[in-house]
Amino acid sequence: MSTPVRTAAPRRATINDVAREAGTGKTSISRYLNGEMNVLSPDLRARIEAAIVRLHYQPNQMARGLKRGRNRLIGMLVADLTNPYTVEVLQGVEAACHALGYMPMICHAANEVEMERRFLALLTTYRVEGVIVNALGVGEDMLRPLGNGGIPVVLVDRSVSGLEADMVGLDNTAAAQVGTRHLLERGFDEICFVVQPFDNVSSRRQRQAAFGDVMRDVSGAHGLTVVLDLNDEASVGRALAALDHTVDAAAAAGRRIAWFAANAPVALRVALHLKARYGAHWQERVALLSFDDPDWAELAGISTIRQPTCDIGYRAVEFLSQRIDGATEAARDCLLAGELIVRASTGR
Amino acid sequence: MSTPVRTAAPRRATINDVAREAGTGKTSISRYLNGEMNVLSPDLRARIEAAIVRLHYQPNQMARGLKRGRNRLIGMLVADLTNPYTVEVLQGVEAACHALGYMPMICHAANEVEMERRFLALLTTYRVEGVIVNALGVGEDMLRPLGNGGIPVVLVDRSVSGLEADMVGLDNTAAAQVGTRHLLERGFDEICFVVQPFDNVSSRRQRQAAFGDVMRDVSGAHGLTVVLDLNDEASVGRALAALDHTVDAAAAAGRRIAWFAANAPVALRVALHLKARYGAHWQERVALLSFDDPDWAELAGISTIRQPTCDIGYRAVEFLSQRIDGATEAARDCLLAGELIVRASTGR
DNA sequence: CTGTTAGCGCCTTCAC
DNA sequence: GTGAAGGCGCTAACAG
Repeated sequence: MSTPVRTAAPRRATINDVAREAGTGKTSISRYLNGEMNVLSPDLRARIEAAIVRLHYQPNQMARGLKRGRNRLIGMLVADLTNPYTVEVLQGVEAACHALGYMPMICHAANEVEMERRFLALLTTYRVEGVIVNALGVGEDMLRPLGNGGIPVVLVDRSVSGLEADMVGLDNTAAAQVGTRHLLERGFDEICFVVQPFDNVSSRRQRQAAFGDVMRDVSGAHGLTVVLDLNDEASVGRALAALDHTVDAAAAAGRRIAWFAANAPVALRVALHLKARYGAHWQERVALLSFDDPDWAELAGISTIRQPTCDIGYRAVEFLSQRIDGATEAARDCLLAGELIVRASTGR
Repeated sequence: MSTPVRTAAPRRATINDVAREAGTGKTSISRYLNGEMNVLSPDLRARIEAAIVRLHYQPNQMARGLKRGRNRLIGMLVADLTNPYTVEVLQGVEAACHALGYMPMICHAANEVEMERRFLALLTTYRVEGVIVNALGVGEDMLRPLGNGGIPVVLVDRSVSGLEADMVGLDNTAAAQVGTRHLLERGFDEICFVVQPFDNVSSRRQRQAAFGDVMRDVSGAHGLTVVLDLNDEASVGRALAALDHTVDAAAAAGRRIAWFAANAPVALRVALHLKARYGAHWQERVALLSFDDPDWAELAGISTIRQPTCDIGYRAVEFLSQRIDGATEAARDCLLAGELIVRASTGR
């Protein structure tokens, strides 16, 4: 038993239809929709209710938004949905939106700066009430127009130089310290920090800096930072060659080396390389630790630093909501603590 | 050097402002916005251009949509963004939307049927022009209102009984046959098909049926289907116990058994269990093959059946677009071919 | 080529 | 308590 996709009358009922059906004016319908029940006689109220049901009426958010100047839409610009971190943050965002009555418009830029620009313009065009940004290439210049247009911005995971906006993310410095010290305690005095280009991404910068600081403070310890751009195969090749060299050198000295990946995509990339080069037992050559805690980390037995992703998303929406409601205090930074999860790769 | 998030005048320029600034009427502005350049004198056109830049004018999509009855918004309802399959389909959807000038509103129901219902209502409320659905619990009853309201629906990965709508997804039967035969060829005559509850999900049903059919046709082969509900730990426990039993029995007979996971989340769950039970070398006990091809499959060396996810998303939008443009032909099913990727788990 | 006039569906004074 | 009238920002006939 199947029925056609669309039937006769695609025209949806409007507030006028309901008013006529209920034998009243549209004002009362509007009042009903906005919950001003105390200003409606029980009788009228019942008639309206019935009319709405009979006509399958659903108010048009767009028209509503046009009139009152707010449409309950917020934009969520993310650089990479492929990164589990992003999806987890999203869950927090969605939960908070649900709780606060917002609808998130999720924009996935797929690591392309041009896309980010396009989406930001698009969001403005749809008059979202606020925007949460976890992007790659957006700078102060792209975000300022929003601010000037009265659209508040909350940054996730990374700040944007020159822009004073609320930010929520991991306490990168503390987390990188914990991770680095963990490796040192496990007896690794030679550690490679593997990170994507970090000049324009504050979180990567902070992680790298904290790693470097800890290593510098420990005598006999030797820290190396290797930059790897996942969007540039040539760069990846060079970085992996440099990394391979560290493995060989360590092996020659009869030691195992530790690599510290600045996020999950990097960890996956280097792990795949190690597996291709050394086979299934690559972990005997390299001890891998990674920021983020993707689901495959447990399967692969890789130690990680888990971020409070869900909280991050939730807090971002809360901040945004406050700004939308007119909060005018100075920009806030909300840094949440990470959690070191020790597995076989660096464990025992 | 940092500056405050919001400055004085949050009021955005409207078409009227631009008209005044350019010394003309709003009609001309509207024409300019809609690209009717051939109907504008070069002079007027230049003035408008200048005014728009000077005022940082950006047309309001909402108002525009309200007037012309279409807002270029399409809804994308997905059950689980945690599943890499979903994200990949999304990429196709986004690409197609970009190409066709639509903006997808992504709704993530996080495997909760109640959420799916809510989002569907919300999308209607925002008057999206069409909806792409890859959900769990939505049935004909939840989708029909959209159709009646003139909002076309395209299904992804699974059909909905009683609803005649375009559908695009994997050719499950062929893919399951290929996978099953691959295992048989590798010498496994005992295979467990592990799948989430499939009564209400057509794709799972088809995969299971094709598996069963192939196994039945081969004498000496023994196929078992184990149902595992990832949202119900008790169910998972029972399923894993049953699965463990197959491993033990096979081991007692000096054989290795094969498990065939109906999707990536299932594969991950059972792999984690195997690792916990048998240690890092669990693959010596069980040969795992899985639908979907998550990025960790390569790392873990697990054979998979990769779906043409990106195409699926792209086609879904194309179908939807045609319906939005008024196509009225009978509902179409678009079944795309999968690709078997042999790795160590079942390889050589 | 250009401007004037109605609304799209809804909310919001302001009277009754 | 209730309704009529005006307008949010924009488009789409009509006239000129």
